[in-house]
Amino acid sequence: MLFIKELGTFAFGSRIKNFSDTLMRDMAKIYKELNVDFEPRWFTFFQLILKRKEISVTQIASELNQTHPAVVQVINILEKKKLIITGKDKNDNRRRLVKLSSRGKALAEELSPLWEDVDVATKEMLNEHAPGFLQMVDKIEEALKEKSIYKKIKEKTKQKIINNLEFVEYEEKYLSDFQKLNEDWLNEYLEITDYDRIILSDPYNEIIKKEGHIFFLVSEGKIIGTYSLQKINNEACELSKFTIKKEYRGWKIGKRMLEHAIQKAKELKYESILLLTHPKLKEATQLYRKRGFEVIPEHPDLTDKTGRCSLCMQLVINQ
Amino acid sequence: MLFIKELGTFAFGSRIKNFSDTLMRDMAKIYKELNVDFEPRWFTFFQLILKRKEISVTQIASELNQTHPAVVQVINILEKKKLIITGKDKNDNRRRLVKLSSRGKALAEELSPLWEDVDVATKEMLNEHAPGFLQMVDKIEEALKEKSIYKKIKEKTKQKIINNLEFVEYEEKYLSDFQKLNEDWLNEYLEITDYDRIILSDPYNEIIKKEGHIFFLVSEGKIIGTYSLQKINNEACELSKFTIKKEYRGWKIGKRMLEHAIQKAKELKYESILLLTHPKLKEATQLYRKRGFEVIPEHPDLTDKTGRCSLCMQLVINQ
DNA sequence: TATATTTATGTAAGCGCTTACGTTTATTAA
DNA sequence: TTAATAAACGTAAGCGCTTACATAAATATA
Repeated sequence: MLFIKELGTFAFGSRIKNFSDTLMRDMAKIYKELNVDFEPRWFTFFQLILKRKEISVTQIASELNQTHPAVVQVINILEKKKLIITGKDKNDNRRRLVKLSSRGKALAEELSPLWEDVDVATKEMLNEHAPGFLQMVDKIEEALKEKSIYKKIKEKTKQKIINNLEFVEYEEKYLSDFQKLNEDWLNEYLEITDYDRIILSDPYNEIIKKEGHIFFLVSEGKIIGTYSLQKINNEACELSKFTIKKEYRGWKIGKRMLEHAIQKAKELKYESILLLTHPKLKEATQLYRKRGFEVIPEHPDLTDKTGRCSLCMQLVINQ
Repeated sequence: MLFIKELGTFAFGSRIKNFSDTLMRDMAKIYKELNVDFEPRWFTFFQLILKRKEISVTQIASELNQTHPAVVQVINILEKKKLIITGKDKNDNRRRLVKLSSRGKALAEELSPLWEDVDVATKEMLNEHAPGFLQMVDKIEEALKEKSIYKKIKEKTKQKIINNLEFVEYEEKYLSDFQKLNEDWLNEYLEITDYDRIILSDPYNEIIKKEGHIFFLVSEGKIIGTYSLQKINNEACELSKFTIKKEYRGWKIGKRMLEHAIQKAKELKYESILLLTHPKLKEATQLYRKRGFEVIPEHPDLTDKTGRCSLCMQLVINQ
């Protein structure tokens, strides 16, 4: 047995693709053999236009479940071959209406017995070897519309990642991850300042050596997010560099990371956590507020060295 | 309901193609979303190479039911990405052996849980909505291997044509058909001579006006073949311009046409039919011989004006 | 009424496959 | 052993689709 058949559901897409390629080639062969200047893919177009008399490009695309450029390409060919006539819709100048030319109608007439034969042959074959096959295809498509394999996998992957979250402390090997995470986040929302560059280029000396901590949230070997706690004074620390990779957002992971930060601050015997944020960052600010952080006007020991954050928040820790 | 679904078996190929396109796009999305540098179509290659350790290009092509250029293209990409290693087979210098590199193996390892998930998700979906679907695909493929739609249609078309054969006499509107048929046939086997050109350019004056006849075999509006009977003298006529369109050969149509010619000669009160042929034209000569034509050394009233035919045959008609 | 958004279409570039053809090496026949 | 044939692979061009982007007209919104 061919290996591609052995694979079964394991390579479902490839298998079906292979199958469809064979079918389409078979069809092309028929027209070629009969010396008819007709491509298999024109067939659905002809049938649709025959039924609708006059139809626009995007209508064709949606009825045939194709993209509109694909439709444009086909109708341009058919127009060149004078099988269809196209023109603007008088009521809507954007729309291009397509109808069969007399030549197109004649060709459809000529080919219709052949099409009938193909239909009968296909029906016979399916009835004999695979009754109900097309209904199954319909059902699969409906099921995939409800929830595609892609969505299922995404959910599964999400669950796996969430179930395997771990925190690790900074090590030299994470330097580039730390930089990338923060650069991506800054590029997304704000400008990177010189102060950012200093911290990011040497987090070890700028944070760790100054009695600070950097943590990474990892899962299944993948870095998910990071944050740092920097010492302000014996009573307070600053939470910063708090970011989660874009593709993992909306999974309530920020909450987990914030909880971990608070726990760490407790362990480190701080009495309060301060942070600087920007009102623009609504999700983050919301997250902090929900967990009890409160906006405070300013703090003597916490100056915004980047000159962009306009919001200082504080959480008092009750040990 | 989408029109393409309404069409059902009428557009079976297109329907399945559409389905497979959707599936493949769905797969591509998974890898893209997960930020993995992996294309869906590589999957079957990876699985096959994993299983076989070392395998050649055409072996891959045959196991995956693909053409070898398609395989070459994929493995060139995979080699560029250092996921596979290829090299010549020491025992057969034509063959290019493919195996996974350590990097390729690592990637396969990394992706295998994802692949498992896809497999499970697909199995679940199929079990729920379309149990036995892949077995049906197998059966359809087997059935089509035995006798493809193409072959079925070809047979049907053949039968239709054979059942509707008719003979019509020459009319002006058939001039170009007459010319085309004969030119095609001559180009296929022999050189076109000046004498041919004279006859073909004006068959009306060259044949009909000289008490000759031209017949066409037509079916369903299509010209299938032609022949002419030219008067040699009161007792004998010459059968010539006997040809059948390439795509209709091998259908025993020549026999029908020859029979018709003999019948016509009888009706015209000839006592013998002569013809000039060439030993190169085996099928034709065989046909004539079977029907009773016999090679004769020469005939005083029938000279070969083209200077190429070296075989004169004769059938004596018993009225 | 001016502006923003949506809709309909077109264009370009690219991907994955095909067919057609060419080259090299192996195998078979003479 | 030589010559013809077959097999393995490569390359080029083309087709049918995609995504990404652009443009213009219609519609919604302020």
